[in-house]
Amino acid sequence: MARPKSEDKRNGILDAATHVFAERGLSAAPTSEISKRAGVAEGTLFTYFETKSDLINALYRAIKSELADAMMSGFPRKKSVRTRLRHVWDGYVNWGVTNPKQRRVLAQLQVSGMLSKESIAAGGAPFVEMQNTIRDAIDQHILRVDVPIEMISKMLAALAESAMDLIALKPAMANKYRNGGFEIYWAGIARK
Amino acid sequence: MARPKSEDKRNGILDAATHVFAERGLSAAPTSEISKRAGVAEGTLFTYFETKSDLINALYRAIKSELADAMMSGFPRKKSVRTRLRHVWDGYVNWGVTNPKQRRVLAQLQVSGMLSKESIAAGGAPFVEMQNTIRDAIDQHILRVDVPIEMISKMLAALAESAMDLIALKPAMANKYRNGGFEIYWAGIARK
DNA sequence: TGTATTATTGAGTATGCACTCAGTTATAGA
DNA sequence: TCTATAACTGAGTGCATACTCAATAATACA
Repeated sequence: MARPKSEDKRNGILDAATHVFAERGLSAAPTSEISKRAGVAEGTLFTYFETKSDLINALYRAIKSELADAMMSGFPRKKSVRTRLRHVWDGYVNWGVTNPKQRRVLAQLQVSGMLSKESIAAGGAPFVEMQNTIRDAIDQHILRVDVPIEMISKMLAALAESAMDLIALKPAMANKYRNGGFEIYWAGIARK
Repeated sequence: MARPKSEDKRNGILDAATHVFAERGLSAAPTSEISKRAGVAEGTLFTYFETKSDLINALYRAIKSELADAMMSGFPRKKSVRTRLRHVWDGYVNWGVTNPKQRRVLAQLQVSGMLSKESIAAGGAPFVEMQNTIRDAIDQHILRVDVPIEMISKMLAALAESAMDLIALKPAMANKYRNGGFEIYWAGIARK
C-alpha cells in the first residue's frame, strides 16, 4: 500500500550508466551525470541502487544476461558441434557489433576489480549449453588431441573479440571477418 | 648547473604506480598512495609527471616498451615464419606470466580511454618485425587463403592472452597451455 | 668554496563527488 | 475519497584527492 518502484526507471538508470561509463570510464563517471541522463534526481538513483558499487554490479549482471540471450536464443541443441559453436560465435560477434557501448563497459567491468564474487558467478551461469557442447565435441573425438579442453571456450571468446575489433574498424568487411574468424577458430581446434 | 632529476626516482614512481593501479584500479588509486609507495613526497611525483594523466600515459609507454623487449629480443629474423611467430608467442606469454601486475595494468589502460593518440601510436611502434613476418607469410603462401590478413596479429594476441589467463589459474599446466595455444593458432592460420 | 638553480618536502587548497535528508508527491488499499 | 507508506527531489554535507607553493636541501659549475 504505497508507491511502487518502476522497472522502467531502474532500466533507464542502468541504460544511462552504460552510456556514461562508456564515455568516461567507470570511476570518472559521476552519479550526478548518470541520474541527469536518466532523467531522475540524484537521490532517486540511490533508492534503486544503495551505492555506486551496487549499481556497477547490477549493470554487469544486466549486460551479461543480455549477452547470454543474444548468444543462446535459438541455440540449435540438436545440430552438429560445429553448427552449435558457429551459432554461439555469430551471436557473440553480432551482439558486440550492434552494442559497442555495452561491450566497452563490459570490458571495463571485467578488469575493474569492482565486481563481487557473486556477480561474477551469476554472470557465468547462463552459458551451460556451451559447456555441454564442448563435452560433446570431446566425446565425439572432434577436437585435435593436443588441445587443452579449457582452451576451447576461452579461445572462442578471445577470437570473437578480435573479430569485433576489426569489424568496428572496417564495418564493410564484417562478413569476411566474422566468417574468417570462425574458420580460424574451427581449423585451430578441430581434428584433421 | 643545478640539481638533476633522478632516473631511478622516475622509475620508482612508475613501478609504484604499477602496483597501486593493479591493486586498486586506475582512478581509485590516489597519487598520495603512489608517492608513499615510491618513497617520495607527493609533490615530487608532480615534478616528474605534470598531471596524473601524464603519469598514466608514461606508464603505458613504459610497459609497452618492456613488453616489446620481451617479445622482440633475440628475434630469429632468418628463421621460418612459424619459428618467428613462435618466438613472439613465447615472449608474449612468458612476459605476461612473469609480470601479472603489468599485464593487469596494461589491460586497464587499454580500455580506460585515458590514453592520448600519441601514446597509443608510440606503444605500437616497436612491433614492426611482426608485421614483416606476416608479409613474408603471405608472400610464401603459408597462410590459408580465407584468412583476412588483419586478423593474423590480432588473433595471436587474443589467443596468447587466454593462454596467460589459463596459466595463471593452473601454473603447473603452463607448458601444455603455451604449446597447445600456439598449435591452435598455427593450425588456425596455416595452409593445409 | 660559493652561488645559482632546481629538486624535494608536506601542509594546504580548491574541487568534485558519493551519499543524505527534510520536504513533497504519487500510489495502493481501505 | 482518505490515509499510510514509500518513491521522488535537489540542495546540502563531509570526505577524498589532484595539484600548489613557500621553505629547504642538494648539486653542477665557476
